[in-house]
Amino acid sequence: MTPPNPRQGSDRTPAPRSRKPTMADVAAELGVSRALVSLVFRDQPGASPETRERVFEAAARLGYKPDMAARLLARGRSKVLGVLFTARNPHHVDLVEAIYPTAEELGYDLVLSAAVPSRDEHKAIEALVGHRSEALLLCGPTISEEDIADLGARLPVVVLGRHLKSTSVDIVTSYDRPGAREVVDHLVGLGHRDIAHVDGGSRPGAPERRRAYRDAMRSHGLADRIRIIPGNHTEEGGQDAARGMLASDDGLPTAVFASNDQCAIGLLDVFTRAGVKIPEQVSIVGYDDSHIAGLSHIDLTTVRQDVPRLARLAVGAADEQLRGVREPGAVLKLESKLVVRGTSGPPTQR
Amino acid sequence: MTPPNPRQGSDRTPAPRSRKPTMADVAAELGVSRALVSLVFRDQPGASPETRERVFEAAARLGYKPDMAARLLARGRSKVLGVLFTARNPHHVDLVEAIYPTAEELGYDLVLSAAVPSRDEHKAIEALVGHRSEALLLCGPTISEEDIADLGARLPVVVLGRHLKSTSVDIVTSYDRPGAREVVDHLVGLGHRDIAHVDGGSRPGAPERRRAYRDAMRSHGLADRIRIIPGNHTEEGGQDAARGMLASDDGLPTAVFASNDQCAIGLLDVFTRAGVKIPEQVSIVGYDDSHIAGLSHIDLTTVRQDVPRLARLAVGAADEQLRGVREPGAVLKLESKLVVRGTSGPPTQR
DNA sequence: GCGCGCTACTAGAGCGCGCTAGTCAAGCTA
DNA sequence: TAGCTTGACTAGCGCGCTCTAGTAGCGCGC
Repeated sequence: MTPPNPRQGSDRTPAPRSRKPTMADVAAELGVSRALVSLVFRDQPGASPETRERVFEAAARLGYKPDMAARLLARGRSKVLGVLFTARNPHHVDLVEAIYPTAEELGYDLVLSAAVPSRDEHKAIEALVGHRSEALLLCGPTISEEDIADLGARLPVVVLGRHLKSTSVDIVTSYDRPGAREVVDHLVGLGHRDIAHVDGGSRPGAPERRRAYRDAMRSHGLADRIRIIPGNHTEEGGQDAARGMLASDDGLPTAVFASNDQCAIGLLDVFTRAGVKIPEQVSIVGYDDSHIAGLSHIDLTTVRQDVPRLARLAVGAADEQLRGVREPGAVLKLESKLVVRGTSGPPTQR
Repeated sequence: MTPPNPRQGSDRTPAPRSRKPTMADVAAELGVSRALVSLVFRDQPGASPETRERVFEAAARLGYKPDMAARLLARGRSKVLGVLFTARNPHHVDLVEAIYPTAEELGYDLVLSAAVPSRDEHKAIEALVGHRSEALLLCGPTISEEDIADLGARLPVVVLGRHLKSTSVDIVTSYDRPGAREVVDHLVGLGHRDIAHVDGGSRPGAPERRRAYRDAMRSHGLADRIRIIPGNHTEEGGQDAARGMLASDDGLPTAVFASNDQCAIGLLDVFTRAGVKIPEQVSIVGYDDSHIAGLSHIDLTTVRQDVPRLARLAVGAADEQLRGVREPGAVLKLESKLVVRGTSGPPTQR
């Protein structure tokens, strides 16, 4: 079966099992033109049902699979959406999961590129563009606003979960204000007054949540209790913040609102290890309702974003930009809502 | 900085911002041939340092980025590895993270394809092949052994974390036996005798772990205490198994060894909610040491696999197959080792 | 003068496909 | 009969790149 492998100039061809059959092979097999095979595979009119049948049969027999790279190259539209996400971020993973079905519905193929510690977002984005993504969906990108705007000038871009002033890209996100507001209301309602916020620095969504926290505190007459602890959107960020609070002279707040779930989990981690009872001594609230927040062992009170709808809007926005039905710059926002679980409760007297 | 955006004939091509510059544009800009630009971008000898400089400068000015699709098409080797993983599986995410740097070192580009509920592995694999992956890395694939073998006949395939009889693919995995053995030894050492195993059915690695559990129990003279509860490799699987145990007439075991971390977390979840103290009433041990296992709030005793080395071996194996230095069918195994954390402890008297 | 070996560069044939602009026969109209 | 349409199929260019096989120009030795 496998052709002899003469160990040739070992760089040219990579271990040729059987050379991948091409459209021409299928056409030759049937004695028809390549174009006809192409028609059939693109499900275009212009071939009789019997011919279609024969083409598919021959293709299956030869093991022919259409070659995307060639297809992309040949056709103007690639119908490929590039998705950037952070592998570590469970909320991003949720988004990716939700993006697939919508993309498929609209006839788009997806190429994923993960930002991981060893590979920054710039590289990941280059890879997506290089693979001929027609449009990019960026899940909570952390690169500069300017870079995103430049990118938006080159091709349609949809940013998920981050606010930007740029009008060269579409933005799909949740209203952070009502969500954060609900968090503070909930905590105040439980009787908390010392409510701290571990923020996410300049990370996507973080500035808005921080502002919303401030506003909500003020409107509850708790302006003097505002306490913002610098953090970020990782477990480590939460851990560091928690250690900081434990070591601080100010003592622990009775409740902490974290800028995202991972950060909240970091807090949970350090507090639990330090023997701080959750929620008796400290209530903790996260943000995102990523799938691990719901795990009963974590059971995190958090703010749920409507992930399936976010995904649908994002893919739809990309599609609209690609079809040219409107200029980029749309801002789509969804409601988000508090999900009360086990990590928040009334404060105990001190 | 940004090149002028002529915003031309908005109908033909999808939303043509500025038509993507090509190599020819760069070449024309400098009055040289395309081939020369190609040389420079491929970092091949044959261009003077000054020319290189000028080429890069012009490319940057025009915003030129090499087009992968065309590059893949033109060159025999695509230097693209396709990676299949399950978005939900944190261990897979760890693997993906680890694969990136090694792949880059060997000059491979990566295309990711996620298996998600709405999109099975077959589709995900087709996508990878269609995007011209030269070789595939499959993280814990659940498709049939036969399908994998067929795939291996078409192109180099490396399977991670699953044992197969097929010799048409390479296999990179950890020894499950010593790991599982260590788990049982650890639990027996703590004084446990009623050690149950929630298995992963036929999922990757599960049969081996199940067998290893059985053997270890027997060798401790606990053959009559062997208790295998059907499960799978998801949180839901663990939750169902835990509910089953709680409802069972046999009562709870004093320790449960789960087939992977997610399953263990599912157990943890249901037990905690049911008021069962971990580890006082039931010790729980997982498998994989995925990054969430280490989160202090979960703090799961588990079996660590050497993810960076697994990744390195896998990419290396793919590379070897591609270079044709050996036939497929290699089986590479690494040691794994127990990581004791907070979910295991001595049993309490009943 | 010649050939020789270099370096720096170029021409042009593909890679596997999509797509436009056809051809060609068969069936209608009239 | 010509003139038109329609369905089934094909020729062949071009997508943006890589790569082989060159050429042009230079310094060198004899």
